[in-house]
Amino acid sequence: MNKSIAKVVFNLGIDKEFDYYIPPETNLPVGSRVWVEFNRKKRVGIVTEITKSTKVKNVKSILAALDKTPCLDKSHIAFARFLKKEYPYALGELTFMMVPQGLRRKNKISQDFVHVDRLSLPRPRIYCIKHNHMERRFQEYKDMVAEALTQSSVVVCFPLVSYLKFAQKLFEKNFPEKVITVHSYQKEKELLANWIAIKKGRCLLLGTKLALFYYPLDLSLIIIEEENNPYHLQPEKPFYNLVDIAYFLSQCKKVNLVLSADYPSLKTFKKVKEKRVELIEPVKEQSSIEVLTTKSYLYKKTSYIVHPLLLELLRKHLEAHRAIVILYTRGGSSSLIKCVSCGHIYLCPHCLGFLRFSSKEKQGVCFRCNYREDIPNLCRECNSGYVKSYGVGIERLTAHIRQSFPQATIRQVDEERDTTDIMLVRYAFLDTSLAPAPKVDIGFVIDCDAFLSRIDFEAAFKLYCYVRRFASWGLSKVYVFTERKGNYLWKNINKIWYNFYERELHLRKEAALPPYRHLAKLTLRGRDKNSLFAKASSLYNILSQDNTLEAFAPMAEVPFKVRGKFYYSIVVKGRRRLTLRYKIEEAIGRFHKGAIKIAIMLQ
DNA sequence: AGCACGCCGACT
DNA sequence: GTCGGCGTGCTC
Repeated sequence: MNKSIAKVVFNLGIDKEFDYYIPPETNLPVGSRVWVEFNRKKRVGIVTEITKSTKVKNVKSILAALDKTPCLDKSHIAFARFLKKEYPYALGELTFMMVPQGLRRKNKISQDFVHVDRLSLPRPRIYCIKHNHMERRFQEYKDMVAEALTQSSVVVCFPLVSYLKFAQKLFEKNFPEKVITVHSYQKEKELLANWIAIKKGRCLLLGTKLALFYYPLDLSLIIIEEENNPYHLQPEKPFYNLVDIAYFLSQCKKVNLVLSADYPSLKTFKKVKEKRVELIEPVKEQSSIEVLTTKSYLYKKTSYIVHPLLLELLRKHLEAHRAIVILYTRGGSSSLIKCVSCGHIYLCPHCLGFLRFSSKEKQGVCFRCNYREDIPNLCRECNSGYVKSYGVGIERLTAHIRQSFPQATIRQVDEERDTTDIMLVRYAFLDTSLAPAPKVDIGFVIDCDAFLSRIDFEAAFKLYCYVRRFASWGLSKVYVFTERKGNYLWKNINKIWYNFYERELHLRKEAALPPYRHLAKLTLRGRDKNSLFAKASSLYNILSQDNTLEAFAPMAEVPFKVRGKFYYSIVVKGRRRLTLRYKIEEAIGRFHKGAIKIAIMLQ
């Protein structure tokens, strides 16, 4: 037997390479797509290795080669193997992430894929560029891009398609004829054509997450715009954070990396302190914006919907014709609907979240899945009490402020963008620094205590970024209503940014939290609520036995129920990423899964 | 992962 | 009898 053997992977969650004979006189280098029979079905596979012998008995032959030249290079496979060490995913899944949808099905490509390599760089350099405005950050890395493009390629990743569209104009003006954009809203054909164009090299590739996986071989610079943006997280399987992938690619291929942000992540800040990342801060941030902490906006205590002090300040600034903006957490109209007598809370039957009362439709609405139902006046559970809606959402707050100032124009920002006397904005509006800054002068942050009391160790850090970003809209004054004036967040809010970062980092170290520890979340899914919880508890017990890790008891996920299945999560904390991963996999291996499914998210 | 096969309890 | 849920084993 002197036939050549190809090891082949599939776009499946089996972490195994399968041996197939290479038909005589066929050239099939590593990275080629092949058409093979697998488990009584024909599928597309990708060659990951060529060997001479195999221990497997019933080796089948490859039915056909699908590429004229291999669609991936051996260095792409090497990167997939690199990622396999870091993530609990199959080599096949990771390999197929580098290939567009159009090449995952049987589709013969007679096109030559040109892979232009580049000279190897010395140790890659990592930069963090900090400035409030994307255009200014662009000025800072423009020359690096220009230099890289003279003989290689650059990839720039954006958190959202809208962000990409905005930035595209800027890049096209400066680098015409080099720009290729890719994002998941593109049609399959268009994406495939772009993917082929990328492989020719010498390009400026702009895109969302997937762009990084489509990198050309001659890549010499990676830029992540808004590296601290939550949209860089892939929230479904395969879970990953794009910034981590960028680090791995930078290491694996020796490519320079730029992390660009208005407020960098703590992880990046820590690396700056350790001198592993070079900080570029073109303009020292002006902290001239006055953030005033004003006592108490606790509606429960005072039973005011709009605090009298807020009303007074609004009146004062309206009289002075200042444009006002109010930052508020809760969306919708109310938080929940409850019976005054029996205490029954009306829940969404699909996801078990609270129903909120919509005053427009006079119905209970689930803000997650949009389920709606009529709410009776008399509670349908006890048939005696009245139902009442509790909590103040932004709609209800807007209505109440309108009542107090009938002559003023008052709008929620997602309605229209016309000039208004008072504007109300949700925190989520500030998730990207690209949010068009409205012309406003005086700002109010009125619900921050509720935000701070979330079960989220990042709440303070997130709130800091929100408030600073809010202030950077050019507000001359920001009033913060809080009961916790002494909180380190408010003590540092007007100081230079790294004072807060240093403090936060110190507290994270004390509390053994990221970025000093790694977290993993195991999500268990099952049909039966009780047996799922029993399984989750038993997995938790296995994990707790290991005293090098710290496991947290199972918690119901939000939403608890999706399409008839329930979800529980266990969080595990460890010092080293790979040890944590290995121990979790070992625990799951020892545990009797039964009918439940487990997803692992490693941070 | 996806699929077949076999076991077992429930219900026309 | 036969339908369907679930546990197990296998894929070159």
